[in-house]
Amino acid sequence: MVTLKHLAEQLNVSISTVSKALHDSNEISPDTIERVKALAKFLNYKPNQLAVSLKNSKTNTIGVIIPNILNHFFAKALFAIEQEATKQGYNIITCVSNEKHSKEINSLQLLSNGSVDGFIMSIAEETQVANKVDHINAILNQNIPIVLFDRVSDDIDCGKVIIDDFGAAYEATKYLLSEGRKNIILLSRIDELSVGKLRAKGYFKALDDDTTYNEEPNCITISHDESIEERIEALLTKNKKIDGIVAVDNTTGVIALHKALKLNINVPKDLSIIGFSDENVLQFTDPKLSTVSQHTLDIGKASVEMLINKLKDKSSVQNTTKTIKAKLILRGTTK
Amino acid sequence: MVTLKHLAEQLNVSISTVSKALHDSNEISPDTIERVKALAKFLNYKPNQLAVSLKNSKTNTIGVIIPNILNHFFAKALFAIEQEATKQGYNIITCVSNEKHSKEINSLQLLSNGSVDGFIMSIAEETQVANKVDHINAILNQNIPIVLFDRVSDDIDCGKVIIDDFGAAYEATKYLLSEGRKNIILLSRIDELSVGKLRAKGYFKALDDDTTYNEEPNCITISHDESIEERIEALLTKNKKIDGIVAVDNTTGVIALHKALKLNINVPKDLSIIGFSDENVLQFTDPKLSTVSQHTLDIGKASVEMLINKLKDKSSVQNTTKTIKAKLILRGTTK
DNA sequence: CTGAAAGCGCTAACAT
DNA sequence: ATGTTAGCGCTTTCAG
Repeated sequence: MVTLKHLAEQLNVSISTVSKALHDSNEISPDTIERVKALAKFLNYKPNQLAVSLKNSKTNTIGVIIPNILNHFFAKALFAIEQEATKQGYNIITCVSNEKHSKEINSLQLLSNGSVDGFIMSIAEETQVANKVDHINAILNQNIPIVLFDRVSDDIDCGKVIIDDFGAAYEATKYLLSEGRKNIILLSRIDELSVGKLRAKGYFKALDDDTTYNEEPNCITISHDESIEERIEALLTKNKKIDGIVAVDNTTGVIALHKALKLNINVPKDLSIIGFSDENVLQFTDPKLSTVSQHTLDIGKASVEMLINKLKDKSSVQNTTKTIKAKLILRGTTK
Repeated sequence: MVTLKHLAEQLNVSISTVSKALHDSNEISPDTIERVKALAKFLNYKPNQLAVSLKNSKTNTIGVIIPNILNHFFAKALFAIEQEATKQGYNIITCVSNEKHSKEINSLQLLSNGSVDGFIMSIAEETQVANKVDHINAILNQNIPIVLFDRVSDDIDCGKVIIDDFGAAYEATKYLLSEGRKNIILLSRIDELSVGKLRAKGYFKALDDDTTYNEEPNCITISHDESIEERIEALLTKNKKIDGIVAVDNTTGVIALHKALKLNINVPKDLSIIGFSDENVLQFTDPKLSTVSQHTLDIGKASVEMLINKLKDKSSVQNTTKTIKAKLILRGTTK
């Protein structure tokens, strides 16, 4: 590895002269600057980032901790985070918590020792269910900024980027009501997550606000050890009155669609479905699933922006919560 | 941030004593070791990784460069890489090339300056199509190890982890032949990638080896600016004789299945489909897609193992190519 | 058993 | 305009 020392020796100048020359310092003569730069280029000199970081107490690296990279939402968020971070001259170190509280603690510990300037994270399911957030607050107390996205907690005082989960589910439900649906169920595999709870609330509120709607709200929650497919197939087989589905997680909407098609239910004539899957590979179905688009790219981008803002001016930047507007995208499974 | 210096001052010993004590050096008295450790724990001391890395010229970090994280195969590989790396005490820094040659060069440059000990990567489409691999060889010449997985190049001399693409496609095609299929087409959106070429070869060879097969091989390649869905729908509509499909990329198999169902083609009675999609969310279809499983987790794991081996003993470890066996998983779209 | 000192590669305040 | 020096936090050799 080529170092400043090498260059200095070759050129018979001091290390600091080389350093200054490479930074275009006006303390150095144009002539020297040129010579230094020429040699640096020739030898393909690149400053050792470790040394720079150590010296400056700044790594230009963001730690990203996501619960599950096989979940398309998080993969997409990571994509956006990586893209925006790169654009702003930051690297990312990625850790996957795998929804485990302990892994989240480890990652946070591991990276908070000078490896990163701050964190962008979405909290693990275990963490959220138990609402054990001491480990996160400990990092904040060390004055390392964190931005939470999507899955957040009221017990953590930091920057947050979320979507309007309540409003999005409210709008989705209202849309089905406006189609004249009389038997709208909610499907959720994320009952225990903050976003799941909020979306359920939106659904309840929408039904509640509609004075002409007579049915009881029907909230189908599916646990992790259940077969989603069997459960949904049974549901649609038994309860023929269902004419609207609001699926508030990643996959149940698509599965419901597949099962409806299999059971020869006419979608969207006799059954409307709205999912939360975002536009992705899942949508090679025919008809295509209508969804609430979560603007995942915007979420990632906004998270990076918020964190970098904080990094640039730690003291004065207030902790804010940014809400990214979700949007109903009507495709083939709604009228 | 708590440093060795802090601990030393508090305890009225030297910095080196503290350092040695924390490493259980037998130069230090048990008593001192205990006192040091107690205080370290109390103050939640964590060694600054940057300083350790700088000192040791070793970062315990692996740079991972993947072409596209929204591709489920790469997301899964990344998952496995992260998991195995963590297990072995390594962090990963992730960059996404987005299939761009220039971005790949940037990432490599950026991280090769002391930030990582080595790389695991799958090369970008642009890089592979043009076979411009100088940037990668430049890194290897700096004595920074690289392990390539899935998409590799003969012009790069380094560790490689691949699947037996030729054999896998050969077996898949042979299976359809054994079902008695008489009109088997190949579907590919990755015609220009090394893996795509090998899989196509396997398909050709299998047909060629079967003396009773009379049709010409029919290799449908779909370019990036085409609508895959329209193309496949048109294909299945026009050519009713097709009774077998080998889809050698991530998505065309699933799309073919959807279109076949839409067109009321009986799968697998009148048409068999084998994809390369790996078991994933795509398979909420009914029937489920039969696929060639690429053992993606094994690929990721093997890549990490190979790289760490090389890191541990740079000089003596030979560059090998490890082939992970692919496996035909028969589900619902084959007889 | 403990400590002083050098050095990883870099930056920057402070000479000259 | 250039050089000297100190120091970021750590490890490690060498002296005591």
